Amino acid sequence: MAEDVAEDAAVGGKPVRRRGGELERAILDAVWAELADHGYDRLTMEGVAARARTSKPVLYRRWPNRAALVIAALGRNAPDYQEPPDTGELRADLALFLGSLLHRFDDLPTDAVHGVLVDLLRDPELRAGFTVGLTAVGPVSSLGLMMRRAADRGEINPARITPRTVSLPLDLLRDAFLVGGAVPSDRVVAEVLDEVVLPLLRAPSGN
Amino acid sequence: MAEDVAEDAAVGGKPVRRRGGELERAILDAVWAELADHGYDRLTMEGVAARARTSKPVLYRRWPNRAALVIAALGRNAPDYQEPPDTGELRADLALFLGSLLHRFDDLPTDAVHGVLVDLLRDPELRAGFTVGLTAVGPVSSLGLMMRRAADRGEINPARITPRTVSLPLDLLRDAFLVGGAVPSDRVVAEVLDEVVLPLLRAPSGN
DNA sequence: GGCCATAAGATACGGTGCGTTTCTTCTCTT
DNA sequence: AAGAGAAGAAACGCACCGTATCTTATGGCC
Repeated sequence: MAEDVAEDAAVGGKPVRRRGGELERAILDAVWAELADHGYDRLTMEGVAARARTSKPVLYRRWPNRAALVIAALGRNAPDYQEPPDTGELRADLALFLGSLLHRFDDLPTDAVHGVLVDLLRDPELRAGFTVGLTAVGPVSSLGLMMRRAADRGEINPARITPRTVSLPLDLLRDAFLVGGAVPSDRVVAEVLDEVVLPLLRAPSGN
Repeated sequence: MAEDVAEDAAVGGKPVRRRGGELERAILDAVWAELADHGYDRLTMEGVAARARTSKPVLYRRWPNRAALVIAALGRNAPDYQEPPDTGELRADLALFLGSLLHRFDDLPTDAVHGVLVDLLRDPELRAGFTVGLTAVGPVSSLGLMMRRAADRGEINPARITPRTVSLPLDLLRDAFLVGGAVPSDRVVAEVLDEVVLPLLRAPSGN
């Protein structure tokens, strides 16, 4: 909307020089705003610096490159770890969990999130960190928990719970996002659950 | 190895000016070689032009940008459409088919293929073309055929064959490739088949 | 067999954005 | 009050993109 937005300091005021945390917050806010305005591929270090009313060296003193900067911004604004729901029914648990996962970035333009994810994939290092983040304390562990509870209730076949099947919903939705270019709709989530994940988890062993 | 390779013309000879098909072939060969030497992200138009002993305008007269150029090179060297195997057993069919699909680019550095795919995903237009190419005459239709044959033989539950489950093997392997950064190993293929695809396809209805 | 449209080849350019360097100026600490 | 340390400003070199301009060779055509 506005061509140029004064973040907080009075425009005519003295050049108040921010430092440390305050400055860092302003920068990450600027990243977020640039992401929203121009999308990821057209986000430039220059643009971020300008919007945050600072300069490029300040950015490079903190983050080694564009990707790291954007990841920091995403991480800051991403909702905290989410307690996996426990409705007593696996399908509802999964639908709730995956739905809220996908709606996390609803207030950000699709292409921004898509661009960041794609760029994550480009860099081997970031790619690795990404996988670890997902599986260690991230969504994958929650999925495993929900499935194990369902198995305890007798809803699904415990033998079907393997690392691969645990991450399966996420794998499929991520793929759909990457290839489709848009956050998967609730319809897609339902399809993944009803046509793939749940039938598989319910399938008897030795088949 | 060699810093600079004379493609075919004698080095000391007259400046033989190639045209049309011959030139185009030389260029795509150069792309292939640059891909092998430097990988995708460090492939430059300048580099290709130099290696092909031509100039950038010649490239831009034929392809609008780097991605299109590389795609052309990949398409040229990619094996032709592959008849889906028919061994009489679904698992063998799928393993054969997916295996040869994944081994197509074995002679090319992993990161080159990965980079191209990632770049395909960045551009909405290329992304769309990619999906269409896969599903129309590509691997997905072959997968469907193999599954239908298996259903006819009574190997799997015909009701489990849906667009989503047909593309499932490909979706999972593509995701593994994108996230893992390397062409999925035969072990991964086997895991996908034995832990996900086949159990799902065999699962009885109304479960 | 000589003309000429066509495309190749060479070169240079403007543009963009990266990541860095240098230097000045402020502000917090002690 | 002094000085360390970071912010801020400006400019740089670099790489590469995609384009424009111009010359030169080639092959088709009459």
